[in-house]
Amino acid sequence: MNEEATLDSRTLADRVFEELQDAIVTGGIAPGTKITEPGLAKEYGISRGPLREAMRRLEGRHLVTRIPHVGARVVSLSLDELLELYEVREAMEGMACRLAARQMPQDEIDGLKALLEKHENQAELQQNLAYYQKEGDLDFHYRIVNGSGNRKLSELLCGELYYLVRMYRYRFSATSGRPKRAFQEHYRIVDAIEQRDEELAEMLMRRHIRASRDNVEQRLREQQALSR
Amino acid sequence: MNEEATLDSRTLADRVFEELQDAIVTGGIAPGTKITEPGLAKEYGISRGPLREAMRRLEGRHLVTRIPHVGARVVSLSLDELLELYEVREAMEGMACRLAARQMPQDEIDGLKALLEKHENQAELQQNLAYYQKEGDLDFHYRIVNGSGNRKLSELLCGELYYLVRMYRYRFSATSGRPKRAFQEHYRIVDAIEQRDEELAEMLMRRHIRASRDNVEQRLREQQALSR
DNA sequence: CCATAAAATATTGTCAACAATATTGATTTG
DNA sequence: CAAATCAATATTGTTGACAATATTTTATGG
Repeated sequence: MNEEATLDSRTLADRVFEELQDAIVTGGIAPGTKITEPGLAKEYGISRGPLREAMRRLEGRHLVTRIPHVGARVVSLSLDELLELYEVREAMEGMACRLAARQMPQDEIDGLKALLEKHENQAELQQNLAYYQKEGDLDFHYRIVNGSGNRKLSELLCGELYYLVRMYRYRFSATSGRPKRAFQEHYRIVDAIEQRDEELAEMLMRRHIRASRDNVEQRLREQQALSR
Repeated sequence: MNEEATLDSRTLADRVFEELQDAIVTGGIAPGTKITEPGLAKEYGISRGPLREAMRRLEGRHLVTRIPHVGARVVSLSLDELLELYEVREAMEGMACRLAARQMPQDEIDGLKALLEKHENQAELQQNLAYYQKEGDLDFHYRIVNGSGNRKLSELLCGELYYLVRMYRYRFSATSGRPKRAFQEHYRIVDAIEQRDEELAEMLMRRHIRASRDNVEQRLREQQALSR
């Protein structure tokens, strides 16, 4: 066997890209941190070439902002930007939900229902455990987006926005504070999809995300008020 | 003066990135073309380093698709993918229009109205000149998106999707075939924004884009039928 | 002591060479 | 003659060195 798990067929840039992405999303590297090419290259034991590539790709996913000739830092969303993100999600996931109601295969809908039941049981046992809950919540949203059958939509949501969503979920637990209601909303959404009611499905998803947004806004404005 | 326009403070990668992007969007490089690093580097007179960076950024904007160790080619949307793009636009621009109705400053709204009048006069003189018309159409959409005040929305639409939209506008003239109706729709949208009627503004924008989508679909399915 | 200017340092931008991998074409064999 | 294998070629992946630019530190003058 190999001494390390290094018999990846992937390219160096690929690996470091994913490692960096994970570090950023999970908070290993704090938002706003200035990152430098020689520094990271040394840390990951590779040369600057592949590392630059990884950074440019992170830039493409809006996880890193860069200024020419100056440097790069890990993205740091203001409260306003976080709320803007919710508005984008409301629009896109609303559409995704409409499309899912139109054409999501029945077996995938069944899978969704099974997922919800599983989550509910978990939640009853260990009440309000933020981590699992939010991971579960995101899993739910992933499935609906992919169920839309619209590849562009999936690309944008799953390939770009959700990384930011996950990133800020680690700091502010989003749906926490309203777990039962969130479950209820999920059930109603799946029901609308199964009934093939596009209009209702879109409306419920938009409301669901807006409620989550409002929840975050309220909590964070409180925090801001306290820290003043 | 300088013999060439080369006293750019921008970086080589920046310049080549924009040149390549322009070439792809305007059709100078056909969709599906295989592009190679040594080839392009020679063509643009730079080394492979900056060129790679430019290519990775184009990949981030979904204008180039790449397979590790194999190569890259210019993106080529199928009809279905083009239609999916319209669905994404419907969702996002619908939201943008709602937000614009909520908070777009009056002077920007006045600017929009002036733009529409200018376009209408142009259109009356030189009827159905596809190019100006579609450029104008996109200008209209740009302004509303930016008027939404949502930076994330602007980033995604103006910084990613619109390049693809422009790219396919060169081949299939989108709103052509229904110029008068499109104008009318534009006017109604601006009116709804000015009246601060969020609901109506979103609805009209969504209809507008859906109509455009249906128009493209009909025309292209005809073409497909002919070429069979 | 503070502000400004100049030197030193660090970081990004660019290049050319080498290694690893994939594609292409030639050769051999059934 | 066709298919499969192997060699030749081209392309991508990676590295280290050098150049250009920004940042920091130090020195100097008010």
